[in-house]
Amino acid sequence: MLKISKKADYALMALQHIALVQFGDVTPGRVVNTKEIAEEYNIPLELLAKVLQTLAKNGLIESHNGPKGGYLLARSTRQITIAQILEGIEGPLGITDCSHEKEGELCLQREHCNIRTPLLKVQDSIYQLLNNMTLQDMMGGTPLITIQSPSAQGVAQ
Amino acid sequence: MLKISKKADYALMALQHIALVQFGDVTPGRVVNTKEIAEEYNIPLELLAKVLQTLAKNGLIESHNGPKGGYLLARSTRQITIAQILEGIEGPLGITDCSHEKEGELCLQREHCNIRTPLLKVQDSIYQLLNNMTLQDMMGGTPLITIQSPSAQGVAQ
DNA sequence: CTTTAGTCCGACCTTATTGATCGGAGATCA
DNA sequence: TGATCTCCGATCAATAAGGTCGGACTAAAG
Ligand code: FES
Ligand code: FES
Repeated sequence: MLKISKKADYALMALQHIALVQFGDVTPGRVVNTKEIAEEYNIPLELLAKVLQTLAKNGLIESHNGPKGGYLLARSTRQITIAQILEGIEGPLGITDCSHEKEGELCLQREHCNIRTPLLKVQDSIYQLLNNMTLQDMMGGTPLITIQSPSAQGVAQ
Repeated sequence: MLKISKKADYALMALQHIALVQFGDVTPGRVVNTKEIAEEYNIPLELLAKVLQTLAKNGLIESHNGPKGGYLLARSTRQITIAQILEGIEGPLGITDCSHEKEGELCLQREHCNIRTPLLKVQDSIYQLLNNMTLQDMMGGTPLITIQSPSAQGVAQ
């Protein structure tokens, strides 16, 4: 449950790889093309291409056309959060089916729904978690995260 | 993204309803049948039945057969966590596709995967969040949850 | 200026998952 | 004994995800 899609997975891998090349010691500033990433991580080329296009459209990376073209990060690794990446690929975070109800369509359960409010709080917590973690963190900076829940009881920690 | 299924939604609603009846002031201890819940919340009867069956199989509720039958909570509302409910319906929490890799099948990306470790930490955080929240909490006790992330920056620590 | 390798982009198909349904077996109470 | 209710497996339909294809465009090299 609560699985993120493979596309999102690929996006995370690709971004980290680009960051690694771009800010690494070996060839800093080099553009990275789709093929390179696809082969390195065994990702279907065409699919990865589409993922990268989406990321570019969302302003997370810059695309450079033509031969010797490829992608570059649009911002520093500290300014790209996991939430931004995931939302760019999979759309806005919505833990329940009716988190983002559009005008007109109303959840059948809404009238007597007793779980909407608490679930939205859970959703918000998860969002904070993802939005407080940057690409930089994921690359080995300080990937340590803890949670405190005042509503916890019965579960001794 | 990160959506939980409707079945899980229904499960949460149903459990809260049962708890409300069972521990409420009006008719404490009364068993609740599927039809009652389905009508109250506009849930397809057959589907809800299956959800409740699954919950019963997982030991979260007790089923009473025959006429005047129905369901009762197996434990107190403080001893049932959201994680238990969700996992009972949707299977174990797995944020990535390869979180629970079985023997033999190996993720193609595993070899050079650079995101596995940090993602598992995220997953663990979410699990804690869900496992620290009980049915009691969701029913209006103290639905307040906060998160602290030491890896956060730009956000006051 | 022309060629050419490469990216860009949208449409398309296929498969997996979820949501929902059906029909009968077994249990309980009047 | 008969009516009512839960239990359980199998099954179908809708939706979303994973993956593919072909053409348009762009920039570097000759
Ligand atoms: S499930 Fe839609 S409002 Fe609660
Ligand atoms: S995606 Fe499978 S190990 Fe990282």
